[in-house]
Amino acid sequence: MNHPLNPIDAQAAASEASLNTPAFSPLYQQIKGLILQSLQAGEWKPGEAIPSEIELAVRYRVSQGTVRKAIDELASDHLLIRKQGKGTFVATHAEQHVQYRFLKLVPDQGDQNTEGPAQRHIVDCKRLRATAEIARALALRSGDTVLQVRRVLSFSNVPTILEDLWLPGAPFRGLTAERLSAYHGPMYALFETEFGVRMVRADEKIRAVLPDKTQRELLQLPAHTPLLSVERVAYTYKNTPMELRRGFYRTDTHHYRNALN
Amino acid sequence: MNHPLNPIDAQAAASEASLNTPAFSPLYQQIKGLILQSLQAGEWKPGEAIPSEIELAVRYRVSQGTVRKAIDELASDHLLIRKQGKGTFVATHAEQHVQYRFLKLVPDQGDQNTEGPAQRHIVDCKRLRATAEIARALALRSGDTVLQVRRVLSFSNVPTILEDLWLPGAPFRGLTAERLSAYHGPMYALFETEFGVRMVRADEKIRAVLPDKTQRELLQLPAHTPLLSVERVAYTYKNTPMELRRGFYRTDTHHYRNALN
DNA sequence: CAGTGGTCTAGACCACACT
DNA sequence: GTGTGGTCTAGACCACTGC
Repeated sequence: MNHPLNPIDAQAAASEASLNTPAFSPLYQQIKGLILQSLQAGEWKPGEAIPSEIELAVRYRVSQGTVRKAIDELASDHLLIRKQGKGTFVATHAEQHVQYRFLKLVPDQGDQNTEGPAQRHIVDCKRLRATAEIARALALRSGDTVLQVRRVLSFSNVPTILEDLWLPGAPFRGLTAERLSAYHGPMYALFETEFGVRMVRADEKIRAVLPDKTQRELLQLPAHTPLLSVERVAYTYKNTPMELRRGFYRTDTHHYRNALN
Repeated sequence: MNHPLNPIDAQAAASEASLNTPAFSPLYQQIKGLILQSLQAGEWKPGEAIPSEIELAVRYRVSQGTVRKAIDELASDHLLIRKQGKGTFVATHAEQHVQYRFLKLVPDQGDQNTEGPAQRHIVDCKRLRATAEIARALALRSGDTVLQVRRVLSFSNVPTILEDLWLPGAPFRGLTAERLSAYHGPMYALFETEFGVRMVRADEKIRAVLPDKTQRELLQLPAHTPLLSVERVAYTYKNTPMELRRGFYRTDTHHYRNALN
């Protein structure tokens, strides 16, 4: 019932603070910000229910409609999930039917359900110093410790995806090849439960490339097979980059599906 | 002021029609459907303003809030564009700052503004009979007339994109290489103004491929340069497929950018 | 049944664009 | 000032879930 900030006061403060730019922000945006803070602080964990709209309305001293609009936006950002009659829940990469939300590679025939789960194989997992390039992507300093993982995903025992990924060392202290191998389920679900890091959105840059010898061997490819190169930066709350990932996808049996709206 | 259907009656009819499935659809969804019909019928043309929320509320005999929610959804589908203080407008591919909404290829350095507009070159444009594959994609019958266009897009005079595209013959009667070459602006804008076809959404399948000899020559590529193959089906209102397009993108200086939410 | 989110309304007021 | 979309409220009622 205690709330750190009366949104009305917040609005007044914001108005005073900046005189040139009006900096007007509607109440529901401020409420959205407060809910986001609570999510980031881990007040409600992935998979849990947040308080009901009415409770939140009382807590923030606004109408239910205003809370509703704030939650609507968070839900369309995929940070919350509304379930009629049950409540509003913190989104999670685990145990939903929206698993592998960020993986857009699908088989040419059938769909992901037809195909079944991927076989994962960790090729390598070690700590090292960030190169300038990796430091830039992860907003670290050159030389900071990063965790580097290389793995192969197979479908129906056909190696299909080779991934190299880099994680900042500090938040992922204690992550090892063993723990990665032991965990069944999406890697991003492991990040949530074991390290409290929830990936919220990502940007990808896609190119067509020819694999080098090592890559060709790991994917057991014939020569001259082009691959899709997918470079992803994944972000947690507050636009903090938390993962750099370079995927190499076989696209003779699969394709990268994208919906343009 | 005349409206063809009272939404209350529509709801009653819907409830009667199907007894097994409740088929409950909220009022604002029905209003959304009615507005969509008007858009499809061309009652309001791309770029024009639609009636104000209050006018529509009177016309459909609902509250302004209900119209508002209908328009909200259409706006987030990019079918309408709201402009505070001015009105609500039918979205268009022409003359917006959201031009080339469906083109996700961007230069590795700088952005699209840095790069300037593409140079277009129509290589070929002819009418022929639809193959089974093309007929399937465009929901036509095999043998129906389709228009086939091949063009090259260059940036800074470097050929970067080779596109083959197929259009159903009937809606695009009268489209020629000359008219394509003469028109300055996005192709989808020409489709709107000249043929009344507005592309609303699209699906893309992306692969890495090696170009054949013809493609290599048209793009002036060295041997063994892999390309991004982008197969797009674009839809107009009511999910009607209206274009099949196969693009081949150079990705040594550009990349396909995708945001995952 | 109570509790949750979902819909709909009516009215007041604010921010913005044009004239 | 007038008209547009944008915000906020309060209250009524509906649909869904689970006890």
